[in-house]
Amino acid sequence: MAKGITRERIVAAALDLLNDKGMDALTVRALASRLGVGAPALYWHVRNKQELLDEMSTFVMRRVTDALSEIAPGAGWRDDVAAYGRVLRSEYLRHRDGARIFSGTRFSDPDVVKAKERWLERLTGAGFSLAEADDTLDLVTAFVVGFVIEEQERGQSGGDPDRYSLAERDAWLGEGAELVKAAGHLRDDGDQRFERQLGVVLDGLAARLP
Amino acid sequence: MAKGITRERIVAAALDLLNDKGMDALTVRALASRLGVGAPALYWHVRNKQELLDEMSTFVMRRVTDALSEIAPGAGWRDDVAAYGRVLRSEYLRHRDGARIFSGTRFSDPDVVKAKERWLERLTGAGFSLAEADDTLDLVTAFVVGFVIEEQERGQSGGDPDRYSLAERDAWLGEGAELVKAAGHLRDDGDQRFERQLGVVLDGLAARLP
DNA sequence: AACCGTGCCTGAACTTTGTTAAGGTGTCAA
DNA sequence: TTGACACCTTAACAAAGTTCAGGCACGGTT
Repeated sequence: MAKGITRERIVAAALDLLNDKGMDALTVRALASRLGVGAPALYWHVRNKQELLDEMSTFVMRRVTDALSEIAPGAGWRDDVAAYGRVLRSEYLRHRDGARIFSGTRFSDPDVVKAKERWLERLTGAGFSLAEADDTLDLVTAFVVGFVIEEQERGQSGGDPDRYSLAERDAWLGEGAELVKAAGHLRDDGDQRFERQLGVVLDGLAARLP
Repeated sequence: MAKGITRERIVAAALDLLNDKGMDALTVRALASRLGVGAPALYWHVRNKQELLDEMSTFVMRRVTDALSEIAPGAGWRDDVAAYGRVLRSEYLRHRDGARIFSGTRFSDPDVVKAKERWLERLTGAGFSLAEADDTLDLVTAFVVGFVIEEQERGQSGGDPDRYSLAERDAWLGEGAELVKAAGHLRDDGDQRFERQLGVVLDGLAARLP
């Protein structure tokens, strides 16, 4: 294992480890061993584990904002906001439990917050008031976070893979929840559900414009 | 401290402790001491800590579904869904970091899932297709979860209370994010923001009806 | 009354994990 | 050659989850 540990390599390895083994296995010793060093070595580069987690968080958020600011203005605010939601979702999906872990704003980097500026410009330019634009970004963010948390929780399905097989699920539900069962059978791909629900949100936003 | 530990008393005390001291302080020993017993005593009633957390989760979710099913049908689907969102939010707000911890569906109890049945009935009765009704509940749930996660994260503001004082925040942001700063100053009460954004979602749902 | 099983709890101890202390080994400058 | 600094190691501690053996109090049985 090539030596030359650095803050960035630590964070990258930590994110790898998170994806491989999950949050519980993200221990200082495991991380150090993956980097070919002893556990205390990490404390030369990072104050403590919390700072490491914060660093991971800001790394992910930076990726998010980078991806968001690379979105070329599309055919109008609706396309832009839709792209915003899709990128946010796909960045969260890159990391196991990404939405639950990295949502909320533990920022140590002002640039991450300042990235909102461009979006506020676009939206106010499209006819939203500043308050409406702010609400819009908040709302879409909240929706994506909530959606992906559910999505990822189901994805790992910690110990009960059966419950997500339809037949087993019906049996587990027992008697008398016919609509719930039927809805379960109707349930389609995550991408499609996301696009549909995002569309509803966008319709709601459109209703606020003159 | 009155003896006679029981599963329910443990869960109740655990939720109390969570609210008082936060997730990190929710340790088996602290919980046991709050109950007037030694730490190993808890292992007579609960297999391990994970099972305790699951029990807390289902307890909270049961409260949620109880509260949701006590909502009397209102003047139409819009009022009903709005009530759904408000109740969900207020139940999450009862517990520190409630949305982050208790969202997602770690169910060990089919009744919690079956509680959706009534809501699917109401919504299909109001003109939604079954798929649309399912999407509606999912969407509102996702929005509330995402919203409250942000809300609670800011509420505790772990270590940087300054950043949420407007003046300090402006300074921290530095130069050149005027809209972000202005939006920060416009930002109003959590209840009002919630109502406004919930309204947007409801508008979007209304647009899907004939 | 003596006995015994069972339910619930204590005390000590083991393991894992975060973290610190003290000390090495290299490289580079004076 | 010396010294300083950067970076890592080994040893060790404290806190947390968990286990194990035993103890105390009951109730029912003989």
